[in-house]
Amino acid sequence: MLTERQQLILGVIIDDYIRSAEPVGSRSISKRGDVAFSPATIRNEMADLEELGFLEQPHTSAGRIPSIQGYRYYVDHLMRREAVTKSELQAIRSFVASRMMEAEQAIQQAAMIISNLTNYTSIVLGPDSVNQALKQFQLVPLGGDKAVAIVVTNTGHVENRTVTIPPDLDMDDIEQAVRFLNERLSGTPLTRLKSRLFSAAGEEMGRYADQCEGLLKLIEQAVRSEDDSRLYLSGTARILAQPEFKDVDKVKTIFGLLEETPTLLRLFSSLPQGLSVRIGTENDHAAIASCSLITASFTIDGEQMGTIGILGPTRMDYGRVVSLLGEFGRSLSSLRTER
Amino acid sequence: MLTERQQLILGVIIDDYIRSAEPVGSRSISKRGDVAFSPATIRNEMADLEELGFLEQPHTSAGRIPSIQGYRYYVDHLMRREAVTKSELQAIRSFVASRMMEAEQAIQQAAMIISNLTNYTSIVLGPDSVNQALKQFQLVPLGGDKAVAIVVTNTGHVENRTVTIPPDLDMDDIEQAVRFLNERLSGTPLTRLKSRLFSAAGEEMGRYADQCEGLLKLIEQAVRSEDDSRLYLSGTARILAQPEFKDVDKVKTIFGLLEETPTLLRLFSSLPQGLSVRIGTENDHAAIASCSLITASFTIDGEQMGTIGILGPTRMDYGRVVSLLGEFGRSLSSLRTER
DNA sequence: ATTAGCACTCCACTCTATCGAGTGCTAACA
DNA sequence: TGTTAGCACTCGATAGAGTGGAGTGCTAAT
Repeated sequence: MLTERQQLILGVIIDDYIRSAEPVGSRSISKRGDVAFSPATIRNEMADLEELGFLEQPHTSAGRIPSIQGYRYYVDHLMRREAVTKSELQAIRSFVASRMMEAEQAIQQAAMIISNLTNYTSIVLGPDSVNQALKQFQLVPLGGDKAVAIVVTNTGHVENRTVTIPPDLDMDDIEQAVRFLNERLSGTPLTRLKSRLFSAAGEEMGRYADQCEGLLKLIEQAVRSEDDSRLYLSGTARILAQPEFKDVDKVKTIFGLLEETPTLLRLFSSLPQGLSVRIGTENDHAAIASCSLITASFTIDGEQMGTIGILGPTRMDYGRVVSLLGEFGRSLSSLRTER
Repeated sequence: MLTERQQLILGVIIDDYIRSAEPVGSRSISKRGDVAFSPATIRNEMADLEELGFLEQPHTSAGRIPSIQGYRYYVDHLMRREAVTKSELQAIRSFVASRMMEAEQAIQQAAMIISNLTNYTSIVLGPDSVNQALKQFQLVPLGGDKAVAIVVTNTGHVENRTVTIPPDLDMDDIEQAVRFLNERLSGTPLTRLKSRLFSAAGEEMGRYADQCEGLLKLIEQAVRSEDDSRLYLSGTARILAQPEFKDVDKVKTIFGLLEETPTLLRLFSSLPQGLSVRIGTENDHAAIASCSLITASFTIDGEQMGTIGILGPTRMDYGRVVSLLGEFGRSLSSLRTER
């Protein structure tokens, strides 16, 4: 357990480091108004905090920087959620009020605004397909043997894919089959779609067997692409403004990760609901071992609407980002309930 | 006009510089088998080429590097289109053969593969909306006052947007109006949609006036978002592998540009049809003054299907990229005509 | 328990010297 | 006359030495 004074000093060091990105020395702390101890006393405490694993020393005669464990303690116990400033609040409010937006768009926009306000990169994950159900399936012929298969889910998510219609399928039959499928399968969770499709098709095998066989493949194709398109990045260039990423090699690995959609999805899927702060190596991925990922998943009326992730250096302004995410959560849900 | 020997030397210098990213000296050229002149002779020629504006000297005692004008001459006259290697050809062929894909997807995939093969960033621009016509418009109710407006174009492009249905509209009426609009407006170019919509609605003003008023707005909304979603990037991280972008500041401006969708669209819109090579400052944008942009727009059966742009340093492997783009053009059109 | 004092450490920076690749020029050569 | 060898010169890149300063750890005094 840390003493009161240790907590104070640890907090001050981390606050300072977050601001300056420079190792913090005992003298500069002592000079501040809020810590009324001499540098020597602070040095002693710092040595203790280092031994306990909360601080690190880049080299013998440098100041201290927080360790992962230090940040963790800070986030869990010390962090003050910075008050959202008026101008920030205004940016948020005006965005919410600006126009009708549906969940997914709103969350993308929100991520962009937070990225703007904080100078960190944001990653948006759309609603989880597990929780989505088929609302409607449509097939729009394009002429020739091509058609667009469109899948609409109950959350308003739309997936589409151009497909080739097997030449042995008659257009009228297909239309009928589409109608049949919509009647039977509307409301089916996407994950169960495939199995349900088979059983429903089985029932009327006599008439629709052929078409359903083909259609099934089309639907499958349309739904399959779903995973990739749930991800949106914004403000990726901002990460370059951080002094810790002056080195191109570091940046390269991070950008490499940001392009690997499947890896990102995996990373996000391991996150808990609600607010989560993953610091440095707490993220199970080497490329962002020097980054922190703050995520917040938003649910409106019980339905999961998406997750916003903010990616920055471990030295990121946790209090600020957490406050902003909280404010957005409030704004978004008020947006919904007031209608 | 350049002499034969000057052309030879210029070509060799550029080839060498593209490979090594280091200023090329007279001695190293002389050592190569294909230039049988002494360093002194080559130095004389190099001095001439510099005076003519084809070469530059970073500083007095360094070798020469190509100028923009030098690259331009190289691309226009000297460049050998590198033969596409077997493994590359295989990558292309297997991609084309792998499965049915529609134009837009195919072009995205192609861009990704070229980005992989060349280590440059690729930018894909989907088909121009000017050339697209409305195929079908649909409105899928989601429950509550929400619905998804879906616009399908004749090229198979799908745009969708969640919209709020004004409470004074009856669902049945809307359905009827949608049907009416589809009958009347199918085939209308997107650019004319708005005016045509008005005139068509006017005809039956008596019955549909109210709904059309509302629907008009919905369609407009759905189509308006169109521009942004035509752009796809891939391999953005690869640009970091180039030695000329070791400096984070340079990278920052480029990445900033890549995030500015409108600017990119403007950049692309000023390009001619077919193959285009823009070298350095030939691009009208300061952020990529040290980059070259090679673009190729693909038309299949007379319809514009999209544009692939490859962004790399001015010292990029023009021959290779041009060959690959050419090969893709062939593969893509064979894909279409053989059906 | 806290603090002042002091020797010590080590990075960051500057300055200097050196090395070498490459040039331009001149004179010799075919 | 075009080509080449030779040579002095330039200038960036690199390494090493020196210096300043921020910060520490320890000890002794308060």
